[in-house]
Amino acid sequence: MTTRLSKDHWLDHGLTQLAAAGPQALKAEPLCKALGVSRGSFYWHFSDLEDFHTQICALWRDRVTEAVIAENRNNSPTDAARLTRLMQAAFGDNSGIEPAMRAWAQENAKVRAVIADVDVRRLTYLAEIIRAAGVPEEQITPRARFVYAAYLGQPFLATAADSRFNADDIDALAALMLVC
Amino acid sequence: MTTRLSKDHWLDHGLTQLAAAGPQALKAEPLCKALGVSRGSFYWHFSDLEDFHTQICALWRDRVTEAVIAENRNNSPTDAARLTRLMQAAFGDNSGIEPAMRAWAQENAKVRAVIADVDVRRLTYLAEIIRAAGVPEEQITPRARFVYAAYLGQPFLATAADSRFNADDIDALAALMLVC
DNA sequence: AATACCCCATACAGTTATGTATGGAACTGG
DNA sequence: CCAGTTCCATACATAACTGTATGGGGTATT
Repeated sequence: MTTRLSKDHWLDHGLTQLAAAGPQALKAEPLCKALGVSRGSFYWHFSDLEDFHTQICALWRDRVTEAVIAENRNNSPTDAARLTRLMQAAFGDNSGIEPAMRAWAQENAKVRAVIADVDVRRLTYLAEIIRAAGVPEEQITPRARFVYAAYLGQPFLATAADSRFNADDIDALAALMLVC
Repeated sequence: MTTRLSKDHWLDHGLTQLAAAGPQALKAEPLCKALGVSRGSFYWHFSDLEDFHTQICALWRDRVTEAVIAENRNNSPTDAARLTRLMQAAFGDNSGIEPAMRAWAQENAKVRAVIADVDVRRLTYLAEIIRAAGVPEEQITPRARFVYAAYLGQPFLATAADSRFNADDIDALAALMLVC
């Protein structure tokens, strides 16, 4: 054989396929076919599909929460720059994993629970940096939600070449969201 | 038998199930079970699943584009009020059909095509009313996209009781998006 | 009331998926 | 080199879904 697979290989492949083809792709047989192995490999690494799905969710959560927030907290000097930098990073991602997770959550209650946890962390951090910029208190939560909703919705826009925000757009929108 | 079904019954039921349980629910057997009939009924009204899916998409497109835009165009007096009214209506909808369509598009190219068409119509109208409010030209498109992305993303927020925008939030956000 | 048409049930074949059991190949440490 | 562990192929049983073929019950029309 050419290469033997580890559990991490399987999870990476799962996230990739999820982002590319949606939750429909997270089935044992198609995943095996794409990797050129039989289901014997899959069922050696994972007890069943539910086990695999649980670990995929856990991996996603670990990758997209603390790392991103810590990076932003450490590398952005002023409060005003934090929102811009965070939005530049967030809206620049086009891996497709976010919409795939949201689509998956529609048919899986456990995924909904994981996502709810991630949402709370992200919204809390967003509110924190908007508050630090001096926005009136009653405007903080709705603006944080608005920015986050736009982040979640952007991948669902038609994927035409010019349908994404460029860096200047993000700067202007971030400034707008900090208007006092 | 109690009632006999028409094609419209089937399509209505399809849209309802799609909104409630995601694209996974658009299969013949589960739909039949929910309606208390056998697949003989389904395959009399529709030649196959693809036929059913195509008609579901067409029905959704007809319901969510022209009617909404025409209502807003006719019933909102001033340019500034149009965005507020449109956002109140759009963000107030919680039928779940929008996120379900987006999730469905991830695994179906024809759905993507229908959605792309709807997106163009909606974004064009959004840009029209933002322009009429006097927003600088280079800000019009990104702001229209931002509002529309937020609309698409809102249903994906955790469905906690307080996670939606209330009427005052929408008014403030609409005003913010028209800042010159 | 007889005919035609509309709507649906049942039965069958084919496809695709899951999960298990078993054996074998490949790598590793003594 | 040779046990022991790791990883995978194959074969089998099972389940869920699709699509077709056939016939029958309801309803309307004349």
